[in-house]
Amino acid sequence: MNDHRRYARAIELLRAAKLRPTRQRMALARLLFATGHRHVTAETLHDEALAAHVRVSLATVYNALHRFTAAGLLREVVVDGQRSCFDTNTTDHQHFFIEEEGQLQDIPAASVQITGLPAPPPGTSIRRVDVIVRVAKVSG
Amino acid sequence: MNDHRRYARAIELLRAAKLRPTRQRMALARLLFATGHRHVTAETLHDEALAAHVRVSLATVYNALHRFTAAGLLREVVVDGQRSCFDTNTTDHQHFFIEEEGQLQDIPAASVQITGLPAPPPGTSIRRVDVIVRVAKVSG
DNA sequence: CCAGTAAATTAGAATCGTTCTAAAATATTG
DNA sequence: CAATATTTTAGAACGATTCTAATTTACTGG
Repeated sequence: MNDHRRYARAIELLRAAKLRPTRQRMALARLLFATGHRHVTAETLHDEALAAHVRVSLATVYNALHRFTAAGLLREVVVDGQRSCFDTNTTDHQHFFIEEEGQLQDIPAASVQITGLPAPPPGTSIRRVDVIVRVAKVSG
Repeated sequence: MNDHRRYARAIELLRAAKLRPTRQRMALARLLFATGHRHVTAETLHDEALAAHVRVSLATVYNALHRFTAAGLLREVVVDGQRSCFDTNTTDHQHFFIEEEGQLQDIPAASVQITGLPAPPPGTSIRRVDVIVRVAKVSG
């Protein structure tokens, strides 16, 4: 994808999400959506932006991540109590979590089957089923 | 269960976990393990202790929760990025998470079947599969 | 039972990710 | 272009958690 296409794509994403295409959002959208699916935290994305010479504050990165998530462009993945992780893959899928590295890896939804879930508590309905497969490195 | 039995049980748990049975740990163990399974945060447990006139600092509650978890008496459940939740049910099971209330509810492991998990990433092995069924209240 | 020691508790400070605030900058609309 | 609404920002504030260093408590061997 060339620069022009990337630019057009970012504009389009933001417009569709009813978000003003500001310089900062454009740059973040391009970092997030230019290549294949990604997992980022506010801090990794902020660092990336700075490395790419995009002047943007951490507060704006948080802002953008939340707006993008609300607009359905991102999905938040909860893996540990410390930092929030955002996934550009918003389709139904699950995750491996490599504990030592704090790294996420997608598991296609197609492969995993969850059966036998009991009915949700009275007065509630299921919004999402999150599966985190926690893995640890083995020696050898 | 009467007081004496509870006391004996708490001592036993702590001894088995190679933790000195201090006044604070005894009190916390009794709060945690006296009745059926529970979900607590450091703060809810601290509040409970104070309400029961147990003088214990928040730092000690954090300490105890982590020691108990390391000893296998508790299991940590990650549901949101904000607070850590600890579950006295350490057997294989899953959770409903009621978003509005931040409340957890156990799902017996027996009912849920997860099939079709791909092999873990090279060099890793599966430590645990966490399933969080996120539910939201419905009107009516 | 006591002295010596190792471990645990504590208040308060420090830390870390995240959110808030209020002012300045930018985008949109007419 | 002016008027308005939205966004960005630095820095302060926040809340959960961890750390620090001093005090207290539990254990061990005599």
